[in-house]
Amino acid sequence: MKFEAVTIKDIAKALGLSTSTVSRALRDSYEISPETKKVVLEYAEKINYHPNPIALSLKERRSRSIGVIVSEIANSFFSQAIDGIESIAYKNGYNVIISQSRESFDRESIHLQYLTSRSIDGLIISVAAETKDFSHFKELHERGMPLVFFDRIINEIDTYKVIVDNYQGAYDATRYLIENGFKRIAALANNEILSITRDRLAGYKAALTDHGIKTDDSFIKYCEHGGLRLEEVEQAVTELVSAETRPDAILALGDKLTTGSLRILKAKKIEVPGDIGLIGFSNSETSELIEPPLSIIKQPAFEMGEIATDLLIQLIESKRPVTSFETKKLAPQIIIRESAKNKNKSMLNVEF
Amino acid sequence: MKFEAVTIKDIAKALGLSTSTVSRALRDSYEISPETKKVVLEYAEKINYHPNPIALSLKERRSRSIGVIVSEIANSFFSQAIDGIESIAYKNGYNVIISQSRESFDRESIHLQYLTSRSIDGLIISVAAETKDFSHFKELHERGMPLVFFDRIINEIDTYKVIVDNYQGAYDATRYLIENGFKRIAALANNEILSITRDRLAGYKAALTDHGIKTDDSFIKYCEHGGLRLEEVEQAVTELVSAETRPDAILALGDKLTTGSLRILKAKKIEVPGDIGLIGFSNSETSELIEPPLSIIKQPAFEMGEIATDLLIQLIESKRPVTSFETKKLAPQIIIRESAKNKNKSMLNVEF
DNA sequence: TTGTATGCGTTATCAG
DNA sequence: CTGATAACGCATACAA
Repeated sequence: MKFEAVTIKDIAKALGLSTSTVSRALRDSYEISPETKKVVLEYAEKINYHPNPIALSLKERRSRSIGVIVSEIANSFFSQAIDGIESIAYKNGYNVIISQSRESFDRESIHLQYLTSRSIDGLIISVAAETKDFSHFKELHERGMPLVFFDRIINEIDTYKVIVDNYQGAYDATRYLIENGFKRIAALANNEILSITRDRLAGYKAALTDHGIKTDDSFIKYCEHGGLRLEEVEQAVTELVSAETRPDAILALGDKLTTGSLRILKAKKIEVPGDIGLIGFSNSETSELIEPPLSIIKQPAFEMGEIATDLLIQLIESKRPVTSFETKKLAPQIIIRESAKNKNKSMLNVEF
Repeated sequence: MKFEAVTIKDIAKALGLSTSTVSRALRDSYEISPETKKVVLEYAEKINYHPNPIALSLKERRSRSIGVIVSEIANSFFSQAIDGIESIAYKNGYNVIISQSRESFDRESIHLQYLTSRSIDGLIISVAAETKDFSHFKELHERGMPLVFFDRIINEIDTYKVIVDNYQGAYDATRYLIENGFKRIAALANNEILSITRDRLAGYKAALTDHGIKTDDSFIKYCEHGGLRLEEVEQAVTELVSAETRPDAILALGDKLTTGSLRILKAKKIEVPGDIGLIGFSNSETSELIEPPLSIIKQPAFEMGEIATDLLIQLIESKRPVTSFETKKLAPQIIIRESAKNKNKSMLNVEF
């Protein structure tokens, strides 16, 4: 048996009414007699009628769906963000359609094209690491598609953006390392084009400079694919630890980079923080449980998702004037944990 | 400016053709002259024409979307599964619409109702912890909606199911504890109704029995909401450790239960595995990095997602006879790690 | 108060 | 080879 659904026509036929009467009765229109309404409503209930959302979409030229493109769902930061997105979407009667770019420009473009060929009302996106050409986003934006960027944003496009204060997060993390006696601090970053890379590196450099430490470009390593491939991280970490002047600490500027370098260091039997200090961005559920106490920069991913969705829906339903786009900048949470050497395992949450 | 898309009509008007001609030219129909085709195709390309998927859905009575309902996206097991789902869906030209039940029966029902009122072609689902009444699934199934269960399945419904060998996983984990000298092994489980709970507890009990240990029902604690709320886990763990005959090890039969009890034990300053042994299901990205080495039962979530989607799409496109539904049972990966006490931190992956 | 006709974008059927 | 028209399910302007 095929999945056959009951339509307004079936009700009309069964009740000897016209489709328009049924339609109006169902929508509780004032111009329908109470009796007719009652009959229709009861029958509809009985045969379990539900309007066809696709027909509605076609008619109303809206799908009540929002698209989401992230690099990878199975990344705690993104899955937490999607959690927030789905929450708000659900409250507002929207569906969420998920796509993964896997950091690839091509996949991103394809998804973008498909989603926006009218099956979604708006789009929430975190740009892929490989993406260096933003023209497809620009064009989409110019064609009037409601768009909200989060995490990895494109500054040149004038719409809402939701990020954490990446500069400050990296600054504070670097300062923390310096204050704990580390001096030769290396940075592991994503693709240079990404907004998050630029902001985080700026914070890192500023902290070094403010503490009288010269920045050394050989201490900055980039991972083109955002650490999606462990080999990338392995190569970067290997280069760092086998350099003539080896860094005494690493600042990992991305989730995958943090867990990646932790894995690599472990494999190389390099102790953290005994042999090398490590602090990094991470939203993994269990990263706080990792010993030796790993200090981490955690993003309020869920809230970012919520805010982005809220803004997007306002944009879609044009509740807001489209003149004053802001960039919502949230505070990252820096979770500093005493090193194992101190035997003090208490956790100290420093929020600013 | 509103997001106005170009339709087949626009092309027809611009080129002085009929919509049907344009439609056929675009679909490369044999009955259209090469010249007309060329003109249409070029113009379509030029003005960036893309067919409206919603109109197509209405016409073809299919949306090329599959629905997914899980308890929580921000749970590594599910996000990894969704990763797999999205991969296969993408390859087959399907969209993925995500919903979260948050372990609630009501939310699950609402999502189910909405999704299946014809905006999806099929559904992949992991049942909510609170769900004890399966009639809505049964009805849906009877109405012919292609359905694939994964992880938390409903045995009474005859369709494809994708799970790991939960019995064996729990059996092996329990045996591992026994072989390491633990004798009073408690189990922390989800809702008793869930298939995974029943299978895992059966494996746990069988292992105890096979090793001459009597099962003790006071050693089995249930968390109605699947550990979604930490208080639940806290209460269960507290009851266990403050009992007269305290267990010397805990087997956590769910992701949230594993990380939850780890957190609680840490907060209570109960050392693992010094004071109490712990092994549990976990798919968290970083759970392998947790010290003291946490032994875990890991599910091949990504593959489960892939397989479920593959089966669902076959079902949707009726490539398979609907007579021989199987339950795909994959092997969980038991990751045994030597305890910190042994100072041997090498990892030993035991697959069966 | 109810019914008829039209359109949303597309494809299929039937004429020409 | 091409065009006109109906249909998918629904809402609505217009008639009655």
